[in-house]
Amino acid sequence: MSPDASTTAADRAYDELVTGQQDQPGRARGPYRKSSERRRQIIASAISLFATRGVDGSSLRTLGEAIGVSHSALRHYFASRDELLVEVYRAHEHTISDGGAQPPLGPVSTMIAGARRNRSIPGLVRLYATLTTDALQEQHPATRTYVRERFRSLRAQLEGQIREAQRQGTVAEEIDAADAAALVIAASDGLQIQWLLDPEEVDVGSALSLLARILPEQGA
Amino acid sequence: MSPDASTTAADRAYDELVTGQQDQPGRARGPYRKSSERRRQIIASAISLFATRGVDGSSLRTLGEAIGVSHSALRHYFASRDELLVEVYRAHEHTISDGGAQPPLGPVSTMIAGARRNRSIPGLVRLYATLTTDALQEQHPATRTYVRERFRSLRAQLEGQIREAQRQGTVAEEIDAADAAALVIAASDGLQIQWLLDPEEVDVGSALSLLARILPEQGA
DNA sequence: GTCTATACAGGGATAGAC
DNA sequence: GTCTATCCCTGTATAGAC
Repeated sequence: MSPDASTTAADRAYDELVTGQQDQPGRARGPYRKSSERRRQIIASAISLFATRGVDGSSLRTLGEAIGVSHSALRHYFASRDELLVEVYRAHEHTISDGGAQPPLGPVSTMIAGARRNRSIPGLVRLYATLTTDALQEQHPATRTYVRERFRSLRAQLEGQIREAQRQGTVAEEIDAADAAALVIAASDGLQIQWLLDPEEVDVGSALSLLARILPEQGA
Repeated sequence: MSPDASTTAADRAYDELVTGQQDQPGRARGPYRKSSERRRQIIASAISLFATRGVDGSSLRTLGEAIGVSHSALRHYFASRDELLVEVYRAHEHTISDGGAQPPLGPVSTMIAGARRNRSIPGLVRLYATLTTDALQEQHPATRTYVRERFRSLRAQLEGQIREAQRQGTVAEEIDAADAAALVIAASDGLQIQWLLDPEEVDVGSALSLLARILPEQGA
């Protein structure tokens, strides 16, 4: 799982995808979006139900029953179960990024900090991993769009940080910033999967810190 | 996806898991395993069906129909659909490792070579990614065991190569070989997922080669 | 716009024929 | 040991009530 970057590009792309309309100024207020209130209620109920029964054990019918509606009603607000899961993940993500200002760390430190936070919420890490591979299947075009845009915006963000470090002479110039950005994200995601499968054998932070040999940071 | 290592440890662990008995000498021959012949037939049919309809579009009922049996019959040989998918993946894997002797490359070159081969078989890469996240869910204990053992044996293999390189002075001694092994695998897996989602934007080989700055190889 | 009813195909589980 | 029949619970799709 990746850190709590403000994935604005992915947010916008996804909102447009879901609502079918761009968030243009001019109709920015008003009831242009269908019952985002009800959506929030459902998401909140889903989160609390996932917390007790787990994501796997929570079907749309179970969730609908808990709320008092049929499972079809849920699909009126979320085109698919995956879409609901994406929203649950985004809700958690925003909770994190709302929790205080982020110190301007380097790329590697940022990912290590994110991974450390994730150690206390393995369920969310699993959820993120599930969404990522769901995005690979052709059956989930919406999930695919969201995840791809999320990766793109994360990569762009890290790439910018790396280029800045290169300007300051901290990182070698020969390194391709785009490659390095993709590498750091991939390492973080992949290590957390190995950690979920084998917590005793894999130390995400320790392994990630090896990347500081490629991307040195002043703090390190 | 990881390279075509001879994952003997994972193989053994999985065989024991599936058959419920260890492959001890003394009853190594004989018909101790139920109809491995029929299993092979089913796997072969599954592969050819996946090749045409795709994995997603191939249900157990469809596959059973193609063979001429009910879907329940398939579950007599495979405890779950995932188990069948694991076998399909293993079949492909063995095909690769049978295809000629592997030159003794370093860890990074090995992963790059594997990733390059995978570019021509994105379906298999997707399958591998799916199995990996399925392994994270509690519902798939058999998949979990197989994937975990596979990671363990891959890590052990790379760790050995890295330690050897440290003995030869190619790799810095301060580097933890276990961390480095997990890192290389994670980077390879994670990059291939990003590549599947965004082939134009992500270059797996190029990004992976950055790791040679941590783990230098004579050939590089 | 909000929601129910209903049908369908999927994986999984069980009972039982042979 | 091999396999069919059948049932359950999913997510998904559609029709239609209000």
